[in-house]
Order: sequence, then C-alpha cells, then structure tokens
Amino acid sequence: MITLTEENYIKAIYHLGNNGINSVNTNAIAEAMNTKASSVTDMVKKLSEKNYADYKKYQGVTLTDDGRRVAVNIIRKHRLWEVFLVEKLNFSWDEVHEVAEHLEHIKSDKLIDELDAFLEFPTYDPHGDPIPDKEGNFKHIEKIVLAKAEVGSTYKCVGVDDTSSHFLKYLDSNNIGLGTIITIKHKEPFDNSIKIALENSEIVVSQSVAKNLYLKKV
Amino acid sequence: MITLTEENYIKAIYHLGNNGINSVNTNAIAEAMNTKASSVTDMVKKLSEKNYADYKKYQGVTLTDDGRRVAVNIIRKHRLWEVFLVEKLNFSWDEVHEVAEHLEHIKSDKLIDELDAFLEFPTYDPHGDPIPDKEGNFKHIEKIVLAKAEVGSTYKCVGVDDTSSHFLKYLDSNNIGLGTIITIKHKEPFDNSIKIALENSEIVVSQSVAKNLYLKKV
DNA sequence: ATATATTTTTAGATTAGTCTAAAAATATTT
DNA sequence: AAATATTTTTAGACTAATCTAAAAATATAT
Ligand SMILES: [Mn+2]
Ligand SMILES: [Mn+2]
Ligand SMILES: [Mn+2]
Ligand SMILES: [Mn+2]
Repeated sequence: MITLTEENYIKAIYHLGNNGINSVNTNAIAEAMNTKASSVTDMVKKLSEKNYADYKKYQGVTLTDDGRRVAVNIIRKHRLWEVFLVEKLNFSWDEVHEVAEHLEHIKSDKLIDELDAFLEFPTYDPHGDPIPDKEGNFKHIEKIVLAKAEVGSTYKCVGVDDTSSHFLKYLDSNNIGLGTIITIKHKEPFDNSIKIALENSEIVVSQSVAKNLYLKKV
Repeated sequence: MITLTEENYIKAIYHLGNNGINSVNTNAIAEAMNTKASSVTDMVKKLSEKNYADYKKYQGVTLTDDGRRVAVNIIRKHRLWEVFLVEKLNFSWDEVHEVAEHLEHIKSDKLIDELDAFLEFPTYDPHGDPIPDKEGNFKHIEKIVLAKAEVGSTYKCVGVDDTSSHFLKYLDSNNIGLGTIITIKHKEPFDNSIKIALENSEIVVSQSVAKNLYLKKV
C-alpha cells in the first residue's frame, strides 16, 4: 500500500531527476514539495525501505524501477485528467493543474483505462506534455525551447515548461496557445528578449518567456 | 479546512440519522465506519468543536446546519460521479460505489458544477437515489419498498436500498434494473418471500430482496 | 590544510487518526 | 431498588507526516 504523500514525493523525485534518471538532493525535494529537509530525509528513508528509491546518507536519492513505474503511472493519471478537464469540462489550461494534482491519486485501473478510451487515447496533455500509455511508454516529440530558435525560421508552439497560471494567462492574453505558428524576427542580445511574429501581430517576449515555451520547426 | 476523514464521518452521521434529522449513537457510527467506538468519541468531539455537530456526552450526536450542508454536498458529488462512471465510462451499477467514495472528496466547485452540466443535470444516481442540486435541494420521489407492495398491482423499479455489489449482481442476473416493470403475484406469509412477474418470467424473491428494492406504482 | 559555509541528518515535539483496556455512565432485568 | 448488562468515554499508546533546533558530514574558500 502506497500513501498519497509517498506518491507525491516519488513524482517530485522523478521530475527533479530528469525523468527518474539522475540522483536528487534533499534540499531540492524540500523546495519542490514545500517541506523541510528533515521531512524529506525521513520520507526518503521510508521510500528506500519500501523499495521505491535507492538512498545512501548524504548521497541523494534515485528511483528504483518500481519507483519509476509508480511515478509514470501518476503522471499518466495526472495528464489524462487534465485532458478530461479541458476537453469535456470547459477548464482552461491554466486551471487544470491544481485539480489534477488531487485526481491523480484516485486508485482504480478501470477508471483510468476507461477515461483513456473515453478521451480517445490522447498522447499529449493541455500543456503539450506527453501522456504515457498503459505500459508506461512516452511518445517522444522533437522540440526546442524558444530561446534557442533561429531568427528567420517558422515554428509551431508545442508545449510549455512552466505550467503556472500566471505564465499560461500571459500566453492567452498574447494569443499564444498550442498549435500557434510563430516566426522568429529578432533576438536582442542585450536582454535576450525575442521579437516574434504571430498571425496578425508582432510581439517582443522576455527571456523568461523564451525559456518556457517549446517549439517545433514547421 | 475539513479533512477527508471528517467528511466521511459527517456523511455517515447524516445517513444514519435519517438525513441528518435524528441523533446517532457512537456504536452505530463505529459500526458503519469500521472503527472503534473510542475513535468515534474523539472524532465527534472534534466535529462538535468545529461546529459541524452537536454533541453531549452519552447523548449521541446530531448534525448542525453546517454539518448537513457538508453532508449534502458530499452526497451530491458522490452521486454525480456515480452517474459519470456509469454513463460515460462503462461502469456497471455495482462497480461505482467504491470509486465514488474517493472521488467525492475532490474539492473544486468548478469541477462539480461543470460535471453536473456535462451530465445534463441528472436528478437520480445509478441506484435511484436523488442527486441534490447546487443549493442542496433533493427531488423527492414517491416510492415504496417491495415488501409492502400489494398483490395484483404493477410497479416500476425505481431504486435500491442496499448498494452492495452482491445485491446488485443478483438483480442483474434476474434481469431487474431501474425502470423494470414488475407485477406482484403472491406473498408467502411463511417466509415473507414474494413471487413477482417480469416481462418474460416469474421469479420468487426472498424477504431480504423485498426489503431492499424500491418501487413506484404505474 | 584549515577554517568557513552549506547541506544533510538526528533528536525531540506535535497533530490527526487510530487502537486496546479500563473506568464511568446509562439501560435493562430481576 | 439492586444487580447486571450494555454503551460510551477516558487513559495511554501507536503510526504517518510534519516541524524546529542542534549535530554531523560534505563542500568551498582562503
Ligand atoms: Mn498530487
Ligand atoms: Mn500538464
Ligand atoms: Mn468517502
Ligand atoms: Mn449511489
């Protein structure tokens, strides 16, 4: 039996460790989970005992195969619920994260398989993140971050890194969403801002935006 | 802030006390929630402190207006999710209860309002129980229990009391569901069993069945 | 290589929810 | 009205998850 809290820690370790590959620091986990390092140490010991993680004192923590399986399954549930909320319940992409954070912990294989089918087996969530299938396989997409795009080229927006409501609303207000086509007009070396052309407008976006928007060449 | 456990206790008190009207015993709650009386005493004190319940030592517990509001809202969520599972995700009526037991605790007004709309504002759940609207109003249905039906009369099945998988599967296997039309053929005084006629068959049902199936005269 | 700073772990408390066993109150019999 | 049985509450302990403050280990700077 795995608790909701354990699931959240495992998911955080997965994300912080670049999809469960790298070792993750105590402090990084504490930061991500809004707890204290001492709490993390305790939990990480427990995860290690339950064989979801490998942990050696002072050496950081990595997920085991079991841990990764748990993480991927929660991510699958999280993203499927996000699709459901946007596609069926009129949520906007900046409203779904918080609710999905809770829905992802509902335990029922039938529920999630049927939801998947009901949504017609989506492969990406509303933020452009891939949804692993039942076996845990991700569909990988070729994408680059706006900050590294070439001047003169045209791209399609395919994802966001930051999924905070602030950032997503900013994109909304500038008519940028998944699927939007943009052309890189100019990169300003002084502050790393970028001028981009949309269908009917040209805007300048800051470096923080440029680092959080993913593109695919068209 | 209200915890999941508090919500479950409030719901149990509501149901046991005939929709929040009557006072409920410690032991009854313990039985219903699969805990011990001592745990119930502790929780009931807490609910009382938080103004969800009125409690005097040794005198049982009743819900306050606030407590009733909480209960009705959880029941609303529980039943809407049950409808969703049956109507959209191919669950059968004997599979929904357990999952709904968890989904009912997800806290998001938008989620539940949009779900309600998505399901086209259903008024009954898959077991024939009424779904309160946003304001907490129930649509009351006239119904009697099979045990009290009159020989010779014809009725429509409109609900079940026991929602256990065993009972519901039994009904399935005898082709009885909500909406099924039945005629009372004979009541056996010896064991209180009842012979009923369905569309294409006649069956005898035991007293336990007769006490758990609700009918409406047609 | 020593001193200083940072990170991580331990020790000891706290809160929510649970339990068992014993005590107290209430209800039922005789 | 006592005696007995039942119900309910208290007392004390346990687990999961958290915290603060102090100690220990590791990393960085001089
Ligand atoms: Mn979560
Ligand atoms: Mn997402
Ligand atoms: Mn519940
Ligand atoms: Mn129901």
